[in-house]
Amino acid sequence: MPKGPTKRRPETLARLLDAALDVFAERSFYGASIEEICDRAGYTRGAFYSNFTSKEELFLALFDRHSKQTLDDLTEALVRATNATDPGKALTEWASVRDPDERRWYLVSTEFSLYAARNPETAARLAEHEAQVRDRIVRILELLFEHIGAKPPVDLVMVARLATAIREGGILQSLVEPDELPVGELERQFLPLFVRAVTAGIR
Amino acid sequence: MPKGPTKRRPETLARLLDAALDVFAERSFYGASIEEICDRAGYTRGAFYSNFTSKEELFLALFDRHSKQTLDDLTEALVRATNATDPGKALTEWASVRDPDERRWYLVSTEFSLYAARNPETAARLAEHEAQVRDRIVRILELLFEHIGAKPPVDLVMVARLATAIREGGILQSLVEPDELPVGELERQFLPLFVRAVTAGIR
DNA sequence: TCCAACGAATACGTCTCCGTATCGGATACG
DNA sequence: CGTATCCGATACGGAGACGTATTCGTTGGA
Repeated sequence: MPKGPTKRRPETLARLLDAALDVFAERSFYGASIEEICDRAGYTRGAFYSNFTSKEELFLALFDRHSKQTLDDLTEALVRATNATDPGKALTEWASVRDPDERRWYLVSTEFSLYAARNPETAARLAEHEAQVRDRIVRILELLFEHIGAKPPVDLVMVARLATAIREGGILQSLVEPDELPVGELERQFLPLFVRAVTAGIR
Repeated sequence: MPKGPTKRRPETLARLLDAALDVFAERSFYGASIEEICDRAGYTRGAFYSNFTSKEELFLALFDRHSKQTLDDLTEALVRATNATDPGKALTEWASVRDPDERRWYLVSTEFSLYAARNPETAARLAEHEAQVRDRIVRILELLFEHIGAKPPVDLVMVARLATAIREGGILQSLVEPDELPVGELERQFLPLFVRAVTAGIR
């Protein structure tokens, strides 16, 4: 008695998640209705309730899917950094090079942070993910210092926090002023500069 | 025929705005009901509809009120910086010193950015405010360089953008992990370091 | 003191969305 | 080929929020 999804289920699930990303990006989480998500996916609410129990659950599932993707990307960047002459570059590239239509995701993920800020349980989940992300970044930074043969003058975890703060803050500005500040521009300009700052007075 | 508020109106308005900040922070913009805001303020919806035409308008009014406050704060920081020996300090302090229970506002303002990202009209309004904020910051930075007698090696407007990005990104992290990362901690640690980085190779 | 204008309360109809309970069709399997 | 299970569709009842139309009380001026 295989309890797992048989055939249609995974497809339905994926299409619901895709539609959810769309609608959440357009209308925000609370503004989105389950009905519109189902419509957009080509189903009725029946499909939704046989796959999820609530909008919250769908939201979490969406986060999980994307967070796996992000970690894979970053792990690959780590591998590349290991073999590269300039590990800092791998970090900068990861931060700045992105699919333009990821804008949808930026909207949703920022809102997910707000959602987490109001839900301790979700916050823990998000915090764990971000810790994993930071871990990759820290390892890249370690490679960087190893490469120039010096001891880090500051806590690398905080540096990683700073890197993601710059990234998230930059994204927020990009969302509001897409013309003045393209996504990734801030990182492109300042992450290298910052890496230099952190390594300054060492070499 | 004085059309302006006579007596009760300003009081009512202020209490509605206060309550709105509360409820928006708790339930998010779309999650908040007009009714709950009115209840919390001690009124019925009648009061609301005689002061606003929609929830959106209330949201904008809330933003305007706080944005005046922010600009005043920052202008004062600018004045202090003008007379101080270390202008960078004024900037860092402005960024890090905040009322702890401003957490409510951080939640709402971040959501306001998301709202603006979806509404070009609102985005323009927000962009203008942020431009004014940046203007103050740029002037502080100019003082900084004047003080050490050097020409800025990078575009100061971008540096100001970076400063607010660090601030906003840091706040976002603080909201999710209030224990690991108190509000303002990131700025406290890194803004000085960054100021040093920007001025490095000059003096 | 009276009255006009204003501001908040009340009452009503509507609409959207939600969740459940039930049904029908497809699919996997013997 | 038949059947049991799974999955999505349909149908229903209900709750909550919205916006308006109207009423009531208060305030400030004549």
